[in-house]
Amino acid sequence: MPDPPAPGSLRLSTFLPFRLSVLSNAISQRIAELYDREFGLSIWQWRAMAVTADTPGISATEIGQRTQMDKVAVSRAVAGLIEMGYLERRPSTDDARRSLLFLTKAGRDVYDLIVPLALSEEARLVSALSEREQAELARLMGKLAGVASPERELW
Amino acid sequence: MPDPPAPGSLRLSTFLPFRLSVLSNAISQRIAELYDREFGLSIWQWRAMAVTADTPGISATEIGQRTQMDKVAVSRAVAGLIEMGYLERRPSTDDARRSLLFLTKAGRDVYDLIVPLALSEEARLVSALSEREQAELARLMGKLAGVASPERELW
DNA sequence: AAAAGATGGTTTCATATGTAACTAATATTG
DNA sequence: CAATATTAGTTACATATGAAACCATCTTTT
Repeated sequence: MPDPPAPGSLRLSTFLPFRLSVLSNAISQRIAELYDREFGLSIWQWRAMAVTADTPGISATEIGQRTQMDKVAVSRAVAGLIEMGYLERRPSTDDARRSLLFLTKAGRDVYDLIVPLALSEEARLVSALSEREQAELARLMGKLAGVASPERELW
Repeated sequence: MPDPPAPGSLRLSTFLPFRLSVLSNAISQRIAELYDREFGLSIWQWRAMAVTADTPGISATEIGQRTQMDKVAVSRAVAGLIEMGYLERRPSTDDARRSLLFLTKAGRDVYDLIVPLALSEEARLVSALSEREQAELARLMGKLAGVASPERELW
């Protein structure tokens, strides 16, 4: 049983921002490695791909909003995906600055391979939790998100 | 009310690794900015400082274990803190490779200023949650951590 | 006690990331 | 409808980060 932190001090291992950060990084790390090893995708590329699959014809800016990536990160992720032949860019007819993004056939194929892997990794993760606990966790995270980023619309 | 994701697809905004990552980044971001703006410390430096305050005479390797930082990050954080005059390095008598790290007076002063800020930011964050919910969140995170890093001893 | 291996920690180098500047196009204002 | 401001997206530059090589010391093996 560890000593309690001295008064006026702070035990990092029980400090919520730290715990969250370590947990999140451990999880992201593991998943990122999977995307990268199997498909050569960065986590940013995977996220861009996922929202494009969900909303074909999405713009780069919208990808940024949905994924919380800044526009430079989106630009780079999209450029990479296009180079790999997974994404296609079509000019928007009503706004020449904007382009509409779609998965290519190859992109869809890769996406279809990743989804079950990602979902099963998530399932493995939450398997330690009962249904009730999973719902509770989601609810608590939602509350925290509200406080953490009151200004920003997270999802 | 958003559409459910199509079967065989994946809604990023309900995908646990993604939600955790965004939440954690939003929180870390905000806190990191506080450390940096007020004290010129990176989040890594703050963490190294916190565990050194908790365990004076700690070694770089131990800092890494406690904070989940790799040894390069620790080396850099410690070097920076020493340069700022917040940390002092003394050679270990029983192992010449190792050094023992201590906060200087100035380091302790800064630490004493940061702790209440960090704790109050944490308090602001969890204020959205009842006592029960806070405990529950900690418990659920612990379970997830067990699954996410079975090999690694997280804390 | 010499050789081989492991450990603590730093340095080097290559890559990732963020900020600011920039280009092109659209929207707004007088 | 010209001038100004805003938006979409990319590029350039500076900094952060991680992997691997490295140095010094300590430990283990023979």
